[in-house]
Amino acid sequence: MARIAPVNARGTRDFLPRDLVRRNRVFALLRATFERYGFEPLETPSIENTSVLEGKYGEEGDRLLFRILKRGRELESGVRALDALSLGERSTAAMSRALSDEALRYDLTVPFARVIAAHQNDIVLPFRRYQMQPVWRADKPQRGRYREFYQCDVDCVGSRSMTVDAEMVAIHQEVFAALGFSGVVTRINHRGLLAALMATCDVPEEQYVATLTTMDKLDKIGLDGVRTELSKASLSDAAVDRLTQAMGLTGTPETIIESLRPIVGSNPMGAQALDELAQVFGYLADMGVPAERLRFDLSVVRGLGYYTGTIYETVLTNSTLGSLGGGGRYDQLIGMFLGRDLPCVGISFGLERIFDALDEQELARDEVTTTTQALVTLFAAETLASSFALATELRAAGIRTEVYTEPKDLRPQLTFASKKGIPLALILGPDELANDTVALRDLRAGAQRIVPRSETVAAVQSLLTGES
RNA sequence: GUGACCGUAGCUCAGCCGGCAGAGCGCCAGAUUGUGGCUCUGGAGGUCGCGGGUUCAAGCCCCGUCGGUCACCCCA
Repeated sequence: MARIAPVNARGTRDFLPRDLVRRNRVFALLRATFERYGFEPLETPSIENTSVLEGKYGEEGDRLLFRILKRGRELESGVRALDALSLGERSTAAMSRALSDEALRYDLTVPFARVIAAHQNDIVLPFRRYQMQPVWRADKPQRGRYREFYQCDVDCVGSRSMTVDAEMVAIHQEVFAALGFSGVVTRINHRGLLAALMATCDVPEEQYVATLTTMDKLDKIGLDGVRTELSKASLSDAAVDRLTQAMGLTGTPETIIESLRPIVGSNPMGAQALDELAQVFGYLADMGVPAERLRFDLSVVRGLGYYTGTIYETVLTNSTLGSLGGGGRYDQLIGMFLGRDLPCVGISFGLERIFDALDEQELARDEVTTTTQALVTLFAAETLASSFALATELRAAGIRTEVYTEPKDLRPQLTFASKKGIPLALILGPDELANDTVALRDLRAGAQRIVPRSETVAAVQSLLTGES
């Protein structure tokens, strides 16, 4: 029989136990933090109707949707409808629509918006939720970019108050500190401020996107690079001067905000953005977030999607990995499902990049690679019952215990424990049984001692203290 | 979507001008019949991604194809 190549679908990964032990630890830390702030869990289906997803992520996003093929009679009629089209009418989009009416979710924000609109009567506003689930994108895989990956979103719907915006940044900071990162800085900006800056610098509307994209490159190409690139675009010298002058402002957020007032303060949107930013920085100070962890940064742009207000991006200053997460305020997305706008603010955690960063910063080194804490050895058929009894006692005490599968020499049993990373082995043979003892071996330290059978559980517990 | 590079043992890779398929790690066994890791000794393991072409001869050259990596775009 021909062997089937055991390869993953492109851009997907298997998570072996040693990977998952680590991932679950991070997931648990995130959940605990979110719930400590009063955010509640939410899950939505993997599959959505394409009408929910299409048009929300731009043309690129529509192209990257994983579409589910229609089945049976629906597929047949879809094919017939396609046959009826002329060759010129058979665009990729038209074919996709004819043959598919469902797709895998592309992110967590749009399904969240659908849920808010669908369950208005069951949701108390302001509503805080968190969501950690995989999403799918038919992208070309790259380092740190997969076609199936987990997203982790934290959002609050129903409040315009900047206290919520500040809370989002505080949660970001708290999670990254708890994970052990140092040098974590959240860069904060405002979409309204950017729009006002464009307007007051006389940037033509068709140049907004290109100008913002250039500004976004500040940390890559520097202020001079931005100036050069802006000059090449069809912007007036005065516009380039004012933009780079604004971007070059340094100092505390408060002083930068005051320096910007003369530039954009005459624009109502700009004035409001500056007020909101001042509030966010003020609340963050009240919440006890250290000022050196925060930066007002005009070069934060965050894609060009649905953000309408504050935007944030959290980075590791001592790494080239880039952003570990980000978010912002988006007040118009839910309106697409609800018919009226509801204010929203949210952040996401770039989980896959966080795991890369944990590796890079070597913050996950000596972690255990198995959930099992103790192996009970099996000596012979006659001692089997004693081994089972010991394991039952250990499990009753909450110790994650496995019994070796069959009586065998001690060597393979210890090799097994060592390879798996099980920290403790309990050896129970005729000698121990005769003396009513257990040989308790700590494989991490290479130490072994004989303990009385009655004190075994306590001895194991004391060797395991400090572990979770 | 655009461009560059790479596919050789389970993994990471070497293989010169075309001339017998290699190393390290891992794996298995023994040294060690009640003790993992360290050390030593030995062993197993290959359709050189796949298909075609050139040649007396192809891992190496040519064409195609599939897969992977990286950069750009976009994004998490």
